[in-house]
Amino acid sequence: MPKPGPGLRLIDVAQRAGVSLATASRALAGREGVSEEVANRVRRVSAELGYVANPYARTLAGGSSSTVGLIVHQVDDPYFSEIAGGVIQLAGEQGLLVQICHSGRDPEHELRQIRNLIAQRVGIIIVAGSGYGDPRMEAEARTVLAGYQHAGGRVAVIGRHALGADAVLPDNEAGGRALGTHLLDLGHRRIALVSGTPELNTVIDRMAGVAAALRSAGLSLDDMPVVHTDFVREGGRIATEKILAEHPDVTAIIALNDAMAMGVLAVLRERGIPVPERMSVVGFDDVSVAGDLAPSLTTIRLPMTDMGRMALELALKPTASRPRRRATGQQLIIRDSTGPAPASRSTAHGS
Amino acid sequence: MPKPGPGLRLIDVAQRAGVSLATASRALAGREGVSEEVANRVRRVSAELGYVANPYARTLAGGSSSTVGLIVHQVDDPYFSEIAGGVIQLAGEQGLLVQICHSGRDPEHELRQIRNLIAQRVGIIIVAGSGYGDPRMEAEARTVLAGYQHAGGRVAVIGRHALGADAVLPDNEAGGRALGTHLLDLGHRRIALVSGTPELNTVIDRMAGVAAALRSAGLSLDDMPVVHTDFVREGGRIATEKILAEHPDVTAIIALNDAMAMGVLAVLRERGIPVPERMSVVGFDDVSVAGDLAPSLTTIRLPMTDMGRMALELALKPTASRPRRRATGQQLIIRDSTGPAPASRSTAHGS
DNA sequence: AGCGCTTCCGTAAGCGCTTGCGTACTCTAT
DNA sequence: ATAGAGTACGCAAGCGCTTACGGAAGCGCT
Repeated sequence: MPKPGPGLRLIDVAQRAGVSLATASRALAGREGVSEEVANRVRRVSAELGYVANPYARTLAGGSSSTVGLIVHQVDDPYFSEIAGGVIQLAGEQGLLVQICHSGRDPEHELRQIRNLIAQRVGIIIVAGSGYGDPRMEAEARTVLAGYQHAGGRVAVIGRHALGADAVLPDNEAGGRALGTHLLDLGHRRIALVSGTPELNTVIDRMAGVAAALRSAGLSLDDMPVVHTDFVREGGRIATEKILAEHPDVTAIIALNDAMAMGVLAVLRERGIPVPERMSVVGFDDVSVAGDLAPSLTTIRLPMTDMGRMALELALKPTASRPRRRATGQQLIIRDSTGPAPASRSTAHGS
Repeated sequence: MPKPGPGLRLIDVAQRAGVSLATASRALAGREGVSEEVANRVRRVSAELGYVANPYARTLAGGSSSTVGLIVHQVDDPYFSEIAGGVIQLAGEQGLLVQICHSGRDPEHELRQIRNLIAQRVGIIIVAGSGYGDPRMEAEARTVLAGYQHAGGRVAVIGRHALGADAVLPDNEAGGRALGTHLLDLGHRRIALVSGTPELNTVIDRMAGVAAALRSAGLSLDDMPVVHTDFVREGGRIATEKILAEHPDVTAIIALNDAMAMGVLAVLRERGIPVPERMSVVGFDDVSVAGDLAPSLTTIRLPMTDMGRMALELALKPTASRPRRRATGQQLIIRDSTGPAPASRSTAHGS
């Protein structure tokens, strides 16, 4: 295994500074019991020599590990890559290392990754991505994480509650409501919902927001076509084909994330259905390409990068007596994929 | 710091299997000097107990570290996130952990990250992303990595040569040539190049390909407008505005990566310039959204995910006597952003 | 001067693992 | 049988660090 360039050890620093190993360790760790003078000398020598502690030795000996484990569904999903970007950014500033694992949207695999991270003795675990419906899995994850936290580990989650940890919560419901309201304001009355699997909390929350908006307009989600498929681009495609086939009267489609919206737009384009003239489409997340799609996508902006930073910030603070929650806010970004409902046979007449 | 749930140590496994610590270690490491029978027993017990070695202890004791350090310019750039996805995927299969750092396209910062990774004693370092023009930095990086490899570290790079390590090389030149040829075949003769900073090797190589294509048609890159800006979306915007202002006769734009192409398309859309009727646009990389843009983008497909996997594969093999190189291949993906050159005043008449 | 107290620092015991070396045993060749 | 070689395993020495613990000063107090 690689040794550091000069093979520099703490004891070298100690000797050079004329102190014992223990004193050097204390000085660099900033612990008390060392006079300012000596501490400064050690720090100076350490810096001169370019000493970097061996994290393996340090952690093994009981110092806490300075690496943070980040679990995402999939890094090459823009939603997660932006979150990861935020985490890595802040971690870099703090001199922490980030270990990334995929959960692949599989609760069992996610649990395995969490266990793995714990076994690897990372000091902080950040779990990004929606929770799952399966209560057994969630409970199990909760237990494992509780044990970890009890042993001194810090954890923060993004976009899921009920894990007994500090959480960054995107405002899914408000976003859903904003989306629904926007379409209603444009006169749409037959609105289809392209949804991910109802196993995901995120999906539930966003749907709830949409439902609330419909309710305030005297409508109900129960009367609208709702298609549950995979929470990814391909799911959006499949759902759209189904909607087109079974509900020709629909004038707007709400996709519960941008990835699905991209699938929706793709099918619409292939079929030559003009957006937004014949069909309005909205997404959710505002991934960075949303503005470059064909047509540019009306969606809910979530500050993904900040969410990553916030999560790590939370984890960096000492544990609170009870889990903290941080809402992220959201913002409706209106672009070209939405427009007034086309004049149609039944209810709507435009606003 | 967090202790593992059951605080399970190798010695527990050893006792349970009725062997010594040393034997257990050897059995699990698959080293010889242990009978098949005993080895199997140890492995079985270990699995039953759910034992996971403490990587800190393991590494400290001289076993090589099982974490791989991955340096990318920026994870929330689709090019890199897809590469990272590949690395993480394979790493997961191999039971390795991946640490990601940003270099932020800054050679100095990249060097710092490399040093950091080495100090952290990762066993493998993968550097993704183009090399830089600055020979001093490259030499320095080369030296540092050489020392690391000499000490037993493994390194693989993606998309850069001259770092004295195994390399995965996207076929930038062939891709550039394919792009150029494609546009020439469509009858374009006034072709602008939207390029990243010439500091990046990737930029140089892709340009060389384009130049070669032009040469075979009796043209020269020297006669074409070439704008060097940042190798990102915004750079594409800036370059396009400049080209539009200064070279109104251009009928096609080659952006040297998809991110820039997105910026190009954005400006064209804002100006109401129809693509491909009045202006053809091509990109490079084929990031996953390329097909969903407005219009869908003709580009060169690079197998980013595979490139990530390949890099890790190379690093996993024992060192070769001299650096290996693996070409990735490339493929021209023709979509809607390119079309025949519009009839114009001077040279071209369509094919 | 002698007592306790605090402050500063060194000694040494591990953290959990790998690995060189030595020992006990088995097998083949003489 | 018996040396020699080979195989299977245990012992114990670290890897570089943190952190009890204890000793040696220095302080104010009676």
